[in-house]
Amino acid sequence: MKNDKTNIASEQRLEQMVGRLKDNDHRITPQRYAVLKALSYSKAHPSAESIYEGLVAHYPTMSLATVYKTLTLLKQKGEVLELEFSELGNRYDGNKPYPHPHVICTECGKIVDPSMFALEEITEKMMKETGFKIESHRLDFYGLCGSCQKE
Amino acid sequence: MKNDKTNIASEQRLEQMVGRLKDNDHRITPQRYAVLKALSYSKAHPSAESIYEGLVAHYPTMSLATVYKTLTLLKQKGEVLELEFSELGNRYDGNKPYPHPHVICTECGKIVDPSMFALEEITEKMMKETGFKIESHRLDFYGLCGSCQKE
DNA sequence: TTTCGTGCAAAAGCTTTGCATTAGC
DNA sequence: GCTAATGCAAAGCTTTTGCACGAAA
Repeated sequence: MKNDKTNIASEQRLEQMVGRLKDNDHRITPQRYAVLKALSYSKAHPSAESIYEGLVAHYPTMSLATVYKTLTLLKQKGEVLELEFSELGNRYDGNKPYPHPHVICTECGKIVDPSMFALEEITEKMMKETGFKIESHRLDFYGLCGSCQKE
Repeated sequence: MKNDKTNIASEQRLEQMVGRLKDNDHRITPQRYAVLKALSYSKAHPSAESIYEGLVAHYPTMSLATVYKTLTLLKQKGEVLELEFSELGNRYDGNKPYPHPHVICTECGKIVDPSMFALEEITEKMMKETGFKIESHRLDFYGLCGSCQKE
């Protein structure tokens, strides 16, 4: 725990997620609460596996399937952002479950959230801010194409 | 084949890839040539599976493993861009093997290359240009973090 | 002729699913 | 008590790999 500001924000995010699940008549089990807590307190954009690894010591009954099922539920509710990677494995952000830029280390898989926002110039700023040596980027827009909108 | 301009560009891209592989002492087999041709002529950002499906009729000896091995080779040479998706499956762009924005249909998986480039304003332009109803985006920067640069 | 490439089949990861058991509410 | 959630194990997918055979240069 780095400081009070971090804890307060994480705690608030946790309670927000708990409240939203309760409002939708979902049960708050110890396992589910533990996953929510891991997601709201972590800034590392953890994988399902690493969430499981971090919890199984304290919650011996925890299973990887439960982590995945909780993540699926949170995705449906829009309470977690899934970053798809085939090589690195999918990563999850429960703090900011909305699209935002990421800076990703292609060697260790570290994922950092930069604080600002252009593109050619942005890359330069990203490097300064994060200390990364940026070599590539990915900019995707998701939505429905013309024909799919009609269906 | 839509028009001459398209064919000429695709043909040039094909010959470029062939030349670069030859220059690196890689053999041009019928199977490999077929994959290169599929990649250079396709604007659909095909999956490995769809490349295979499109070729197996004409090249009965073609295997999915060969498609994957060719894609791996091209990735190493920087001759194809891999778009990672866990849900949709990975997609490949052999025409523009460098980072560029994509507009992706979350329903049918169609991937389109928009012609221009900002972000809040860009989203609006993307929608007008492509006819997509854009609901989300993804902007990632890839590179080495501080500690990995030192190693 | 000498490697390199192919392709089958098996393996490897990650994620999902079926189902009996457990436990929120 | 009613249902939803858990968790084991099995299945599912995409991608990779081992290895013997075949073919490019």
